[in-house]
Amino acid sequence: MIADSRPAGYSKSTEDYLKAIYWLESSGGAAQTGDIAAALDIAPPSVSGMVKRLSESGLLEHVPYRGVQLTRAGRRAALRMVRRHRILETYLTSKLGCDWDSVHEEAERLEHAVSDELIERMAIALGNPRYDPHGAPIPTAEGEIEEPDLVSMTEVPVGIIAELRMVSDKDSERLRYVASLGLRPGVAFEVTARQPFRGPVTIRFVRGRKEQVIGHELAQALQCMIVQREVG
Amino acid sequence: MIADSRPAGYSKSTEDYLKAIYWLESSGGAAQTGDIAAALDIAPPSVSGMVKRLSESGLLEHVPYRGVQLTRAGRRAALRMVRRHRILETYLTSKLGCDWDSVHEEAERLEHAVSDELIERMAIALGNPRYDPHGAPIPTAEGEIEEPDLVSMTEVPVGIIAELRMVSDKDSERLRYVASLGLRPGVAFEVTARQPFRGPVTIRFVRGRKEQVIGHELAQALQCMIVQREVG
DNA sequence: CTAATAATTTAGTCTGGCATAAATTTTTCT
DNA sequence: AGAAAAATTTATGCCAGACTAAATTATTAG
Repeated sequence: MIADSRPAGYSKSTEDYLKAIYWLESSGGAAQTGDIAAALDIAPPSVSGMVKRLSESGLLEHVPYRGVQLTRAGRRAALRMVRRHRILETYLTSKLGCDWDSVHEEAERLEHAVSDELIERMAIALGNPRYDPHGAPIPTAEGEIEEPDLVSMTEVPVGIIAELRMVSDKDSERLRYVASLGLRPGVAFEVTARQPFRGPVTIRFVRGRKEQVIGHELAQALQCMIVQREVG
Repeated sequence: MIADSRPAGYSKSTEDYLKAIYWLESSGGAAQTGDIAAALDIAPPSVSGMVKRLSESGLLEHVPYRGVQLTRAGRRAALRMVRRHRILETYLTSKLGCDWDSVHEEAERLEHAVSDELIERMAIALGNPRYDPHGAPIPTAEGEIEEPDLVSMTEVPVGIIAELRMVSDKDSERLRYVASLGLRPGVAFEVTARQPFRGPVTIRFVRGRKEQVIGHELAQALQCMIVQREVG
């Protein structure tokens, strides 16, 4: 059986469903069949079938026509996958020199194959990192995850200094562009202008003082922490 | 489709079949259905079906009731898997501190998931090793493999100095025991006695001069290179 | 409040990869 | 050479996980 050849885990499909549902829950609320289908690029009827199996296994609760919610076991399994994914991404970038825009895909495959033991060895080799290369928090082995209180760059007021903290790892072209601007988690900047009507944001780097215009859509994907300090 | 989610490869099953057939060919001659079934712990009829699919994909030639032979493409794919497996084992032991008796299982899963690029990054990080931790030669990325000319410890004449070069990675208990004796690839010893009728072999380590009795079955699994030098 | 639209579920099918049981072919032994 | 034994293949069936088409339920608009 497939599941048996895998380390303390469920099938690849199951793990992908759990991760997607976790993600939908934590950023939207209800995870409906259609949302899951869109997230996994799978036809809705296939999702219905899988949802049935998963709720029979006690990983989620399903209210027909209403949506789905992870049980405690489902949440635990999902967070385990998130940890694996983020530890892998961190390891690949810092120990094997992979670019931050390429590690997502690789981690997406490895997260289903690596043993828990190896993940912990990687974590130790990295010094138990708390964030992955894109700034996303890494759940602990016990399943605790930090929920950082971030705002997107479009919401940072003019004149305020903020720090980039997190960029989604899912669009590697975006990541390449962001890196080319010199923006990475930890980089501080001041918002010097914001155009209305979903217009661009202008920032000035604290180090280097260089100015940069950033389109609204991109700015919205950049999660920042405000450094509570006004600038003259 | 499954294959599409995998890096430049075939399905996990296909890869396992190719590896097993490669192994049978290089150590026995013909690979018959039953041999493959035994090697993979699968029922013979299942092998018949898979062999059919594989020969339709041009990975092997099948003569009914006679056996199977890898085509050029099949051999290339098999050697790619052998390289992946052995690079992984080497990486896990030297960079992540895994024991040599535990890496086989882990590599067995990862070899199906890792991208070619990552394998090459690992190889570079390791300095393009030629042997894995068990002494097995690592094929090059181009598919060349060294065929070392080794004899099992039972065949080393008394009074001759030899060097352990290779131990199969498949039995982890055996590996643990071998390591506990201080035997690893590269360790030199002299055979001081050989009992007839499949009896034990006695060796004396060159470094340390300690003597050790080794049962016939174990000695047969230890592949050695004779160091052409008589000892007084 | 009913009709139209959208979302979801059911029904039925497909594929890969495995299994068992029965039929077939090859080998071996007398 | 002919019969028994061994190996292999064919015939069938199962399961997970995907699909399409059709039926059902919810939601929205007139």
